[in-house]
Amino acid sequence: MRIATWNVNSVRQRIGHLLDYLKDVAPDALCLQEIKCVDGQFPRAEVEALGYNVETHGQKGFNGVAILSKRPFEVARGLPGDDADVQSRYIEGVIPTDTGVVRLASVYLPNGNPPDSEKYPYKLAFLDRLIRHTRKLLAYEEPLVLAGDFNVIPEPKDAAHPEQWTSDALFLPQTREKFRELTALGLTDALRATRDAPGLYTFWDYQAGAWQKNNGIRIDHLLLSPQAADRLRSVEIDKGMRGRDKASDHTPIRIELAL
DNA sequence: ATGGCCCAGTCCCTGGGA
Repeated sequence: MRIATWNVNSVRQRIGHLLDYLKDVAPDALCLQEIKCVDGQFPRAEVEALGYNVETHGQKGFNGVAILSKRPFEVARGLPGDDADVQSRYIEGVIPTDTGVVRLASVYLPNGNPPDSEKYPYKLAFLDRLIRHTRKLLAYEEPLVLAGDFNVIPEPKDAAHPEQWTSDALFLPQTREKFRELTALGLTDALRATRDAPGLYTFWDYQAGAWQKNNGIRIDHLLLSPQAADRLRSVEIDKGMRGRDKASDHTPIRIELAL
């Protein structure tokens, strides 16, 4: 089973790239972040025409997440723990496989900058909620994949120039500590399970020629429960999408699971 | 050339992203 995640930075701007990706890579499931539209504005028909089921958790103008899957699936919208949270950053599906199910979440963690604003505590609180929810999901002891834009640079080798990120919400010690608290529940960072090399990135800023200089960071992750990690076969960063005209600033990353 | 972007929306500026 092939599972991918991609922060598309507006699905309406990126629909051509998205359809090409679905045709070329043919993931069984794709998590999207920053669709930047309400549910009714999602270009559903074009995606369904390629054989995908579409579940969205949209929001006007900002944020918004979705799961596309070849097989129909059950879905839940929103992360438990804060009924007052109006930001659409989490959607979870239970997708049938040949042997059982895989539980798949599309996650868009808050950026959190600037760190001296209310945005940073919101980011940390969101991580706390994700930790609490993940603890419950892990108790099911089933294949679980948390996929998305975590807005966390886990280690210095996950940035081309880590010194430029030391006071940034993506790389502050407290951010990295909470991310480790999440993975320490028993999740495997899929990419780091297969490779320990530096220079593996999923985001390059639009500004200052970051892409041309390969000034990137690794902030899009697939985190696996033990039952999923046992079935991990390979991980690929689909860098080609970032090199296209009118690209998202993120590129997709995907895994193969023997499920 | 030592700086360079892109998105949505009460829309020609602003807020947000990372």
